Amino acid sequence: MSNEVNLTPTSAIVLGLLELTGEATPYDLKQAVAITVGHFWTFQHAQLYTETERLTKAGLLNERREEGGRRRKHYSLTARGRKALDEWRATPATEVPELRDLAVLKLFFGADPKELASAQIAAHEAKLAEYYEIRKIDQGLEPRGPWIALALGIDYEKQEIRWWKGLADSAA
Amino acid sequence: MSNEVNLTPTSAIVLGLLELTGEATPYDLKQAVAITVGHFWTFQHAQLYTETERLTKAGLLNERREEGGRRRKHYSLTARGRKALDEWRATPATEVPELRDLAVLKLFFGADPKELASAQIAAHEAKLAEYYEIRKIDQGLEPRGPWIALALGIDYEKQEIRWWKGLADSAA
DNA sequence: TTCGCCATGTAATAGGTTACATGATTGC
DNA sequence: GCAATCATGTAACCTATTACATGGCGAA
Repeated sequence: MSNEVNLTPTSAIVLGLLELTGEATPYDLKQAVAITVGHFWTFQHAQLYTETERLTKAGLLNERREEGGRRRKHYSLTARGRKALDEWRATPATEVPELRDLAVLKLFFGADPKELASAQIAAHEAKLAEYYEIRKIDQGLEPRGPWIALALGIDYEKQEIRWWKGLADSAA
Repeated sequence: MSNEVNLTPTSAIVLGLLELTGEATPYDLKQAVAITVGHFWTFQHAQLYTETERLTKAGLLNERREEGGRRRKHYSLTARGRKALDEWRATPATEVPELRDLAVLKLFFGADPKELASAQIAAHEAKLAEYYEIRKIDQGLEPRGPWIALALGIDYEKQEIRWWKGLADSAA
């Protein structure tokens, strides 16, 4: 239970999801990721195994191991884990996210705008449709955070579609 | 000179910049990154040392070592390197970039929208100002790619500012 | 002429990804 | 009751980041 851990975004996701679910195995977390933050922040499921272990060593989670059968590990927040999550949440992000857009990188280095645009438009439209699907669920549900995040995602996708369409037109 | 290399975005950046500069040391590349793609895709300069070495082993770069003094290594594209870059550029990105926005993650997990918004608005405005600064340079310059990428960056920042302002208002 | 900062580079570590492996379950 | 598929987990590898180290140059 060493005192210092580096809280990566992955850590925060694990902590955040455990706060919502109470107790979960890495596999449960994998499923939870898929229907929540996985829509805009993905990683390999293997990482949930190493990350839970890491956070446990750091004293932020506790681990309960099943007796018989698969001897699966169930994780939940410790008091310190809860505190770390609260602190993370209370610290506003002061940086802008980097664009880090492969398509933009290709544009930058001279890829053909029209070809890129048509691929990107299709991809962004698919993503937008995915978000619309989610939005059909009752918006009144608590907590609010996910819905607010969803709204940003939708706006972002719309704007990307507009932009790439404009590019395709201007490069015509 | 093994045949298969994984072309990461970092690789593409190295190849792309070497195409523009002809020959460069990792340190030159670092400087080049800073005034080009570094505006929307950053990484540690140490990576330029390992990446050039890796690409050299893979036969995509050749290495010329200074005789006296610092014995710095100068890199340039081989024919195969040029080909790899062309192929990379000709393959459109079919995925949408992930949002991967820390601020959105915090929103998702319940951070206070108003606090986040004010930090984000400030950060995005600073970024936008940075882009405007660049845009003062003669837009007519070739190649065009960077200018197109810049246009996207500007639109993106504007939209983020709009969105976060809207959020701050609605949460008022 | 020395002090301090920028230039330049390397080594160690951590974090993330890919690949693989085994137990469970379900349709045929 | 067997094959295919999904659930669940581990191990190996690779990339990226952090930390450190040395050389050179300009300003006091």
